[in-house]
Amino acid sequence: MKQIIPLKKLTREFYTRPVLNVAKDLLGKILIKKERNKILAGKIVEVEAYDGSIDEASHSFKGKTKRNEIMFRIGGYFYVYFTYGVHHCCNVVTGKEGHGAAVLIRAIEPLSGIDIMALRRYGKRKLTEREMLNLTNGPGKICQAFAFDRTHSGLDLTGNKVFIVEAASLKKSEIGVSERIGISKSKELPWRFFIRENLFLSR
DNA sequence: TCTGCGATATTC
DNA sequence: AATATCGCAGAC
Repeated sequence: MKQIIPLKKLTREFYTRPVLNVAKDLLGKILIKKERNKILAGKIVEVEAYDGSIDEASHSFKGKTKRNEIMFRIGGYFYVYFTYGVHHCCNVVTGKEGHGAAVLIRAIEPLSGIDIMALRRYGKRKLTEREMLNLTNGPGKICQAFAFDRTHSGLDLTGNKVFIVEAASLKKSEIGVSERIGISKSKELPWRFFIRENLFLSR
């Protein structure tokens, strides 16, 4: 593929900022996973921030455990957890070392490797329009399509296996804000961010 | 189009 | 006992 703008990987400095800034700035960026001979890529269109220092819904609120230890690392690590006995969810760790915060990636617009994602999600290559829109529009769906599981937890996003690259930045008017989805504690915090009008949002 | 429910690992 | 989810079944 010919590139006009070079793919610029997000740096440690990007990730070590406060979680709310990182969450908003991740919108529009491209998540990439390199596999044996395939590249999976998609535009991040919906995220949620979790900050253990003040946020009861965060895994890190009550301190370090075996599961959430990654969240307390310096920003720029990948945190993947298993939930409901069924699904994986993937997160981007943010902030300084010792601060337990991360951004949950909730929805992605598929760009590359769509045939692989289709196979993993539906067991076939040809999808209906509805299936196409449901390919990666939720945290569990992203992990199924990209085949993320706990073996990917702790990967360094400044490395070469899984990483995020720059893209044209969004206008403020393009970003929507709401309460987070599927939680019961700290519900009132408006920490969900999404690209308005995007077809691949989770709801 | 919507609502309710089951699956079931991990943590507290 | 609760959960940062999803897809299916059944009602309408």
